[in-house]
Amino acid sequence: MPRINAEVQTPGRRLRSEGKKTAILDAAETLFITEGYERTTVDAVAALAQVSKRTLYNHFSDKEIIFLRVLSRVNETLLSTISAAIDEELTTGRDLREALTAFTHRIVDRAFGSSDYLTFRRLLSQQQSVPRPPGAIRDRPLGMLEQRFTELAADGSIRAPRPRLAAQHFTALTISLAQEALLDHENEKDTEPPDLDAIIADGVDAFLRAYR
Amino acid sequence: MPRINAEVQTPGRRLRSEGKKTAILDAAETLFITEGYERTTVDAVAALAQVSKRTLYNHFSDKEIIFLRVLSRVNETLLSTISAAIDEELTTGRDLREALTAFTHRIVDRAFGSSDYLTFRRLLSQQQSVPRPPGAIRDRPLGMLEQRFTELAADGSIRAPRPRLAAQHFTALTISLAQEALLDHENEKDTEPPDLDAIIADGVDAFLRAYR
DNA sequence: GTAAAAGTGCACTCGTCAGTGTACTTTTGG
DNA sequence: CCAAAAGTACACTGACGAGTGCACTTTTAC
Repeated sequence: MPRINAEVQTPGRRLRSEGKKTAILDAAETLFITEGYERTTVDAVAALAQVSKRTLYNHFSDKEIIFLRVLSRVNETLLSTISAAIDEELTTGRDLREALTAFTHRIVDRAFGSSDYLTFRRLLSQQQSVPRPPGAIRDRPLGMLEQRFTELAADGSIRAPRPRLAAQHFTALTISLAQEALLDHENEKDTEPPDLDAIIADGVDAFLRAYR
Repeated sequence: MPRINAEVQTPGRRLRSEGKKTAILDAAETLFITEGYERTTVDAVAALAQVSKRTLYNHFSDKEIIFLRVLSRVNETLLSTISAAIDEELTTGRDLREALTAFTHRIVDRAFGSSDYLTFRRLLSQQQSVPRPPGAIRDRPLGMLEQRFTELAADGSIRAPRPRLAAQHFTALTISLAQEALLDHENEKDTEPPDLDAIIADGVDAFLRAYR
């Protein structure tokens, strides 16, 4: 009798091992974000991942390596989130205001505690003296948006002689402000949660006034 | 013979002591910014301040207390910087574009390594679990700007039915973007330094298009 | 000149945390 | 069933850093 889907019961050595590995990275991500790099102990990561400390060190040589891995993982998902949002929401032919609003929401919304973008900024802003991943990271999302803005400018939807600048201004008016509001809320508890809808709508509005 | 200006030679007990105190805070500020809170050792602060560790602990009970003191000092100078910039640059009667540009420069420019605003954001973003100073800090500068924008709206210089929103958007388009550029430059060395003039001019430009 | 205030040097305690060594158990593949 | 891979429990080392105790020197005030 052939075992077609054996992993359901027994994951297999490889899969099992890989599972622990990502569990460790997940736990580390959580703790790095809530506690910061320095305050996160390796023991705590192991405990949260439900893995022995020794296993952790069998997978990763270093605390620092774990940090870098988390960073690059987050970066990847961030990039694909943005890329998908651009492709699927910022389509030509759609009403511009609607498209921009939907796009921004898609990036900001999941920020109920796990926004990739937010996460990424935080992680980056923490570790100052640790070797950073390759580079030009912060640049990529902007570049992607710039490209789409170039197309929008070409077909006359917006007036943007310098599409990169337009992309920067758009981000500043919408995504950045929304994130700032979320951060402030987190830091200063017992204030009412920010009205993301309003922030985004206002930002899109101002952008359209400036770039149309 | 009366000693009119005795402090020149002998500072006096009080002044001498106060001098050490601020030396300590200065050193701490430098290190907290460059190294982060956790990575900054009390010994390093004492060494940089040219003060014995014991003296440091005679002035401040705690490492944490030092952090809070630094924070509130930075906050105060930040507030007065902004307040002065508003009063002296954002005067009515002046050409609006010129006024806004000068105002922004005044806040951003000294960022050659000691921008108060930047400093403050950084310090705040670091310590997540440490007791924070009173509150509504981030709110104050905005409030001051909002007030002036209300006046500008009243005399027809700008069209801003919601002055606070205008202030937020202005900050996002100018100050925030400039700071972001400075931060990126610092993190990612060997890139050319950002052209703050251009960033600010473009930001003011977009703002005027949206709010005029 | 002198006493007290301010500062110094240094050794020491105590806790924490990264990373290791090892003997042991569990899981998996064939 | 068995051998090897993967994981565990736990004790341990070594470093480092916050904060203290104390005997001592310097500075200031009068």
